[in-house]
Amino acid sequence: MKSISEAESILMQVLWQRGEATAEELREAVAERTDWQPGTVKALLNRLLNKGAIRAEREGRRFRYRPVLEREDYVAEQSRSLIDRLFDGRVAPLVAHFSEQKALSKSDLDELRRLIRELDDGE
Amino acid sequence: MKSISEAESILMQVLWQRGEATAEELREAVAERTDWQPGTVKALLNRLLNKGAIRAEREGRRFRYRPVLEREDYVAEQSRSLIDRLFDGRVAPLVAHFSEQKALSKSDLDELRRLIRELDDGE
DNA sequence: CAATGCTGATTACGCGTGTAAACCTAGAAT
DNA sequence: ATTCTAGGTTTACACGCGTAATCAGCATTG
Repeated sequence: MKSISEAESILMQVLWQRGEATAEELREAVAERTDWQPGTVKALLNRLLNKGAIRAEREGRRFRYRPVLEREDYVAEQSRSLIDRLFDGRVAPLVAHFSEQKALSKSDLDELRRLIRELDDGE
Repeated sequence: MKSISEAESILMQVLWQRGEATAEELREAVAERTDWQPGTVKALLNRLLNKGAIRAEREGRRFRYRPVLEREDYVAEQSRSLIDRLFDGRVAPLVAHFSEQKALSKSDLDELRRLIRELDDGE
């Protein structure tokens, strides 16, 4: 299960979001972000197939694609990688970074508070 | 100022850490992680020079390299990019992710608490 | 001064990526 | 059955990356 590329991950996002899609649906879904031609989407899908990240099942004359790689796993690997590379493996410095940058929204703060409270008493 | 690659960023880490270094010092500094030949390091340094991420000043027969790109900026861009790509631009879900993963260390938690308290009353 | 040897610059090379044109094939339409 | 066509598959190509061999300039030394 080789690592998936930037362009490929855009398609994965859509697949994770809606569970499944045809090539054309995918193309439409990313149309505003990318202007990919149909062939481009197909090629990317094939690479994802080869990497084992998705599977395809025939449906009449076309295919329906579904994720095999779990979003959770991908997210975990990407997050871990960034945190390790830039923040010495610890989460807090990243939050601190955003805090200094004043890039924490009100709802972010609310949720962080909630999370911490949860962790403090629960479990 | 094009984006810097994975291998290049390893050299940047060292430069940010010590402020400056020669090619050979860099090679030693990353020796255990990479086994790069001297030529490899030189080539990477040249790419960084072309990208404007570092500068070099002659020092006798060799060069001394310093970062031009600020670590802060790099970190900000990378973090922002990940958060946007995977967590819809918000920080809390990332922390939640690590929390679910039980990947928050004791000191992470302590610091998060401290950060939140700080934001709550201070400023 | 010529030979030797650092150190940086240039060139190379295979591989993944982004993007797409060209090609192929099983159904649909006639 | 023959042709048309909506998909999918193969091939292509330029570019960046990881890695390094090779080339070139200049300083040290015999």
